[in-house]
Amino acid sequence: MDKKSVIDILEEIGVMLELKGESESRARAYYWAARVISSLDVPLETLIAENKLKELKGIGKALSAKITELVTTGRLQYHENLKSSFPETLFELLKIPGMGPKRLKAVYDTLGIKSLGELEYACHENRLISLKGFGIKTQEKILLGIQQLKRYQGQYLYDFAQKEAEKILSLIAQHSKVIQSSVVSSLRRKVEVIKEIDILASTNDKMKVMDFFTSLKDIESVTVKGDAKSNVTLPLRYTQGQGQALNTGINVNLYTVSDAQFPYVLRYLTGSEEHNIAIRDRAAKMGFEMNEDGLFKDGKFIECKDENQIFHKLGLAFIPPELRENTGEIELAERDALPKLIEESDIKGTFHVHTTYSDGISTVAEMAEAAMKLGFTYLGISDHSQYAAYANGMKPDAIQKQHREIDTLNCKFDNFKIFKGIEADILPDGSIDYDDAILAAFDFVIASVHSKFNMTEEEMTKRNIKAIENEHVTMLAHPTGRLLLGREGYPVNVAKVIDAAAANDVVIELNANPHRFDLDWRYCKLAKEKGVKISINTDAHNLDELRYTYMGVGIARKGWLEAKDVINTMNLREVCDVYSR
DNA sequence: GCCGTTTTCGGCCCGACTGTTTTCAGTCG
Repeated sequence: MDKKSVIDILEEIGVMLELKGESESRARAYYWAARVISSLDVPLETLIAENKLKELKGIGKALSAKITELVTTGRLQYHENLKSSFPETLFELLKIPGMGPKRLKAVYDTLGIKSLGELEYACHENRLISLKGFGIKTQEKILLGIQQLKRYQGQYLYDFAQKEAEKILSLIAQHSKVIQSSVVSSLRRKVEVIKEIDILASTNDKMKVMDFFTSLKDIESVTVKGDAKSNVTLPLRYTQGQGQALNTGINVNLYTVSDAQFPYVLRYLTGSEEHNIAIRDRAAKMGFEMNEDGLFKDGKFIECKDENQIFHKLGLAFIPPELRENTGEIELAERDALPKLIEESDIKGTFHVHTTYSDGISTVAEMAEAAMKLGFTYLGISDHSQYAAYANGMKPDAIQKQHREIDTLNCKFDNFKIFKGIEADILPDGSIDYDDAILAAFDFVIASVHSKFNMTEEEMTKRNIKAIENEHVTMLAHPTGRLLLGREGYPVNVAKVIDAAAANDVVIELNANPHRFDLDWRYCKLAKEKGVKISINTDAHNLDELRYTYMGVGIARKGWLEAKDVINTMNLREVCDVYSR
């Protein structure tokens, strides 16, 4: 059993113990154990094999036995027994912001509420306010939270959808009857939130391919099976965003066409709808007829062997899928003036990485090694600052220790450098955590908001601008604080923030964590026009998350960014010139 | 359930914010 599932189960046991009215400390022991495990960087299997689980602080005899049972057998009898005494739907209520174990117990025990639907109804009937500790505002907040969850229903984070799609596409592509295949629609356009996975394949034997697709091992159910289109649902997996309480597994559509049709349908299914309408209008004005089956003039089929030729026939340069949103790409393609979008191979390094000095689970050295493996020539470490106590923010002595460690490591490297950075909190009044002397010791300073999200747009904009105007600040991180499918961003005037960044020569981060993708791609073009540089930052808290850099490149492309707009494309010497102190 | 002793039982937990209270409970990052 994987680590994430172990963590989920331990936390669920904690909640169930609280619901049962067991001692809070006992429940807390399970929460704590979950935290300890989440911060491990050795596999649980190793610890178990070496009988070292009990050495972890907070894991004693009982928890050690339970975790061992979980990891080795994939289940835990104690957990299953507990779980069978509660309605299955009860736990989805915990996904509501502001709803924790205590309030869950109150609505379950007193009102007998066991699902989101029942809770929503009870809110409408004003039944929550009768509960001790509940009032009008809490009830309103819960109702709002339920509505938000419903809005997020049926949506999936890009990272998750992309991984699922890749697995299926690789199987389809290997099938002997498949000639060409591709992911299409929003996933191909690299939209940040995905509703369905659509895959297109060309073949001379549609039914054979559909038989194969609908009988794949890892699918939950088959909804539709035809020779041109089939739809299956994948099993629900537990690796998704926090706002997905109501979700089932994601749907996958497979479309099959003849090989001659492939480029036309590839273009058509890639969309977007707005882009397709504009393209079709253009085709019509040029005397073409354009539909899913192909491109026609006077009823005659115009042969194109790929998408490039289709665009060419319409007097356009090839438009990369990411740009097909009808936001000016067609006009520029007509003048062959589309931007030369940034490529994954342009990336030389990344910034905004956490380590064990704050809330990361890997050491500075491990992170650097992982970055080198990706071919990076530099890495900007930026742990949390002291104000972020929840994230173990660094006190001044920790900073000194980290800097000494980085200096020692840097001496050992040839063509690689670790830059000393900090993710410093922007305090509610817009000032930056730490005094000037401490801030001056870093190569770069990332400023970000992690507290007091409930300001007005005007206050929050002012707060961010004041931070940008601080002479020590190099870049602004996750400008809206949004968590996709989890939390709306705080209100802030992004255009004004971009103006301030331009005026103060401050870089804006494109946070490449798929939960964030913040700066939103819709603002990247504006930042570029204003001359603001973008940094693709992973916000990695472990080794694996460094790969988010490449997802960030996808979003940067969607935001029209070129290599010269992104500071991660600078080589080591250039970064040294700009940032090293 | 874990830990650590003044060693077999009592305390355990960071701090801000919100909403409910009228001094604090619950949630969250």
